[in-house]
Parts: sequence; C-alpha cells; structure tokens
Amino acid sequence: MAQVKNNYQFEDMLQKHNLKKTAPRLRVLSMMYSKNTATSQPDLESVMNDIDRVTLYRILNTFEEKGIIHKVFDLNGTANYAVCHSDCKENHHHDEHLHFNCTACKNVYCINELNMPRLTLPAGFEPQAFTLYASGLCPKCSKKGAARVN
Amino acid sequence: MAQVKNNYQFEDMLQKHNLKKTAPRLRVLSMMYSKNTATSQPDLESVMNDIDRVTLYRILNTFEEKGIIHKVFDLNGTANYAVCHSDCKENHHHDEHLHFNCTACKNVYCINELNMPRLTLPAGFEPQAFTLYASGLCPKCSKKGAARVN
DNA sequence: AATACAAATGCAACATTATTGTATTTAGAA
DNA sequence: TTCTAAATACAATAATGTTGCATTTGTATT
Ligand SMILES: [Mn+2]
Ligand SMILES: [Mn+2]
Ligand SMILES: [Zn+2]
Ligand SMILES: [Zn+2]
Repeated sequence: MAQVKNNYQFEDMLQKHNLKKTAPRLRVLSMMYSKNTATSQPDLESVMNDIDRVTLYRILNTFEEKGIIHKVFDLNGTANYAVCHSDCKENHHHDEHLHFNCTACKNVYCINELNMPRLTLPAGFEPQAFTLYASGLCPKCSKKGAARVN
Repeated sequence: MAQVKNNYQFEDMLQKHNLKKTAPRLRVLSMMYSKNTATSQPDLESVMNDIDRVTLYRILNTFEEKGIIHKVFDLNGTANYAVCHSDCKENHHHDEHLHFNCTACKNVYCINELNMPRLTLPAGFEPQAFTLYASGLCPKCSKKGAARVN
C-alpha cells in the first residue's frame, strides 16, 4: 500500500519545490512515504527525537504549503500528516477525500478511492469544501476482533 | 434561531441530569443556548474569565458526558462546543450532522436538517460513525460579500 | 433551621502542543 | 573556495489540557 520511493526521489521532490536537500527533511519524507497511514505529530516527534521540535513544525508547515503533505485532525483533535496523492500545488490542495480513523489502532487512513458526496445545504450557505471522516475498525483491526488492539 | 430557554429551564436540565445547580454551570448553559453557533473553548474562556479554567473544562466534560453538548473540532483543530438537539443520552450521542465552518467569521454551525450520506468503504473497513464538515461562507457572510468579515 | 456529606469549585503544579525570535550552521550558487 | 540565503538549533513564551488536593457549596436528612 505504502508508496515506495527511494532517497533519490525524495531529493528530487525537494528540488522541484525549491527546497534544500537536508537530512531532517529527507527523513521526514522517508518516514511519511513508508506508511499507508497518516503520522501523528506526537509519533513524528518521538521517532525523530534527535531533530529539534521547532524544525519539525517548520518542515511540516513548509511541506504543507508546498502541497507535499496535508494535515488531518483526528477525532481527538490531534494533528496528523499524510502525503498528498492528488495533484496538490503550492497553497492549493485537492485532498477532499475521506479520512478513516480506526478506534482500535488509532491510525488515520486516507481513502482516496471514494469521491465525496456533493450535498445541498440550507439556503444561504455557500460551501467551498467538504471534509468527511469515518471512524470504526480498519481492515487489520476488524480481522483481529474488536477487543484486541492492532 | 437560537434556542430560547430561561434560567428555570436550565435549572431543570441540571436537575434532570443529577447535576447540582451552580452559577458557573448555569452561565455556561445560558451562553451556549443563546447562540446558534458552536462556542470555541478560547471564546468561552475569555467570556467567562472569572470562572476557573479547570472548572470550565470540567463543566464541558460533564455536559458532554451527559449528552447536553457535543464537541466539534473546527478545521483549525480548535475545540468547539454546541448544544445537542438530537436526543442524546448519557454517554450516547446522536450528533451525526454536518458542521459548517465559515471561513470568514470562523463560526461553526450545526446543520441538523441534513442527513448523513451512508457511504460504502473499501473492503475491510468497518465504519461505525461518520462526521462531515463543510467550509465556505455562512449566510451572513455570503450576503456581505466574500471580502468582509461578519 | 441546623447538620452532614458528596459534589463542585478554586488553586497550584504540571504536561503537551505550538509559536516567535535569534544565533549558528549549511546547502548550493557563484 | 567563497559567499549568502535558507535551514536548523536553541531559548523563551503562549496556548491548551490534565491531575491532585484543599476549600466551598448544594442539597438531602434530621
Ligand atoms: Mn488524506
Ligand atoms: Mn453539532
Ligand atoms: Zn486499526
Ligand atoms: Zn460567517
């Protein structure tokens, strides 16, 4: 599931976005592309504990601005970050897909293969974007039974 | 729009939920019922600045547990609280409605008059609840034109 | 009306998440 | 190799949320 990319490709990505190739950035990219779920800020911070917290925040903000990753708040309000698979451009995201929050393993999945329902709102409301969340059991956790944690 | 309730009714509400009638609780109820939008935690805290922050958190948690209010994270991850209009019971909410986040005035509206679309997810995912957000302009702000803030 | 006690509040301390400013380091261009 | 803008590291501070405990208070009971 996880997008497979090597270090050269990550370097290319940075170059294309006019970002310097630095070790912290490459590590963040590598980590996020190695997973098929979003990465929570706490996770990121504990895994990359040798990188300064502020640097992490700035890397994440930069990547988000550049359209490399998008931020998702899970159902507890925790910030999660996931790679963009849509053709997101600088300051112009197209990540209107469903986010699935597993109640057992807490992972957040981007469900790209599902188009958002366009809804009609009450008069006066002018919606510009929709965000849809679902919570429940992810494939791994539903297999193992509701009791156990992934 | 805002639900009109007087102090006696708030006292009744507390009593029905086996909660003591205290000034902080009544003030929180009064504030939340006077609006037709959700109340952000920062707002609540600045308006009720004479009530201890911890007390506010505890009141909000209690009300949420009792099914009086529900928590909504807006698109910035800020906690907002709104009164429940569905028949929410203790530890059993039914607030599966759309939340509209106005990009101009930042208000969060509960759109109860709209039923959630039941979606089919990829194999393996077992959704238990859906949460739908929309962002854009609310009626007030769309009238005034996109530039101006409410 | 006074008593008694559980519940609620207030206060202090602490934890986590996030932001801002600035000095130092470094990637990449010249 | 040198130079510089960009990026990182470090320090300080803000915002948000939690925990423990002493004090106060609502309400049931006498
Ligand atoms: Mn996503
Ligand atoms: Mn709501
Ligand atoms: Zn799971
Ligand atoms: Zn508005």
